[in-house]
Amino acid sequence: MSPVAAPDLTGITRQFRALSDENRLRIVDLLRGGERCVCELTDALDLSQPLLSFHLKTMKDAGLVVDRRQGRWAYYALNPEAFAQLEEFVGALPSTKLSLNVARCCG
Amino acid sequence: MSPVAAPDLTGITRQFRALSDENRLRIVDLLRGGERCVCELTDALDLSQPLLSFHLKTMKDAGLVVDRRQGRWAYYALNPEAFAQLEEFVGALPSTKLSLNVARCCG
DNA sequence: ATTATACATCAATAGCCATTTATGTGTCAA
DNA sequence: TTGACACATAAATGGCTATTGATGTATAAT
Repeated sequence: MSPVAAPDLTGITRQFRALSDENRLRIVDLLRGGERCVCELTDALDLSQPLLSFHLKTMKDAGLVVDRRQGRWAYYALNPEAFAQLEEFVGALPSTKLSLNVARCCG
Repeated sequence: MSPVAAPDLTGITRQFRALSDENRLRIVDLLRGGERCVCELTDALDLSQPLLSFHLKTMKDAGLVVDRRQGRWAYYALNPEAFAQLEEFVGALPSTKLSLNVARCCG
């Protein structure tokens, strides 16, 4: 039985890294309701504009969000596929009741 | 409607950070089958012993794993509660079909 | 054309993190 | 008690990362 996420550990690593910052988790929470304009995020998060732009780029590079330009505004939204992949990774745990949970080495 | 994970963004940030390393993701994969001795992990992962110990400590400090000492061996296992919390965070996404997914600012 | 707006990018810096090498601590065997 | 074993910790280092301030770019309004 092969590990669940073996095929793309590198990509998942980058996605977890993109989530390893409290400001970016707050961005995720704001985007749960759907697509948001950067100006909305600027108002909601007390971040400087360049810093917010940096965090959004970080999340975009990791594939966590997608962006859309319209006029002079930019809209960001969560990428459901990425989150589904992460959900699969963190969700694939054994039942704690199974006997194979007890190590049998070094006995 | 408040954000899903607002109550503990700091803890979740630390857990995601602990997962933002490929070596540690491989450790998670190895622990999916249940508790493992450090010596087993040493054999399976091509890491030096101090480096593996560092990664295990990082995950333990984040609450992702628990450890148990027996004689001169140490056993590590995933902490299901932590992973359940992370699963809730990455899983709480809106359906992409809902109309509220379209930003209505800056229109 | 000029100016303001919305956002991205650049340059610089300070702090953190992964890795290595060396050393320490506790446990078991002889 | 001496030595080997399993694991943790300390110290040092190089690379990455978050943040700031300044500048660039495209769009829209006047």
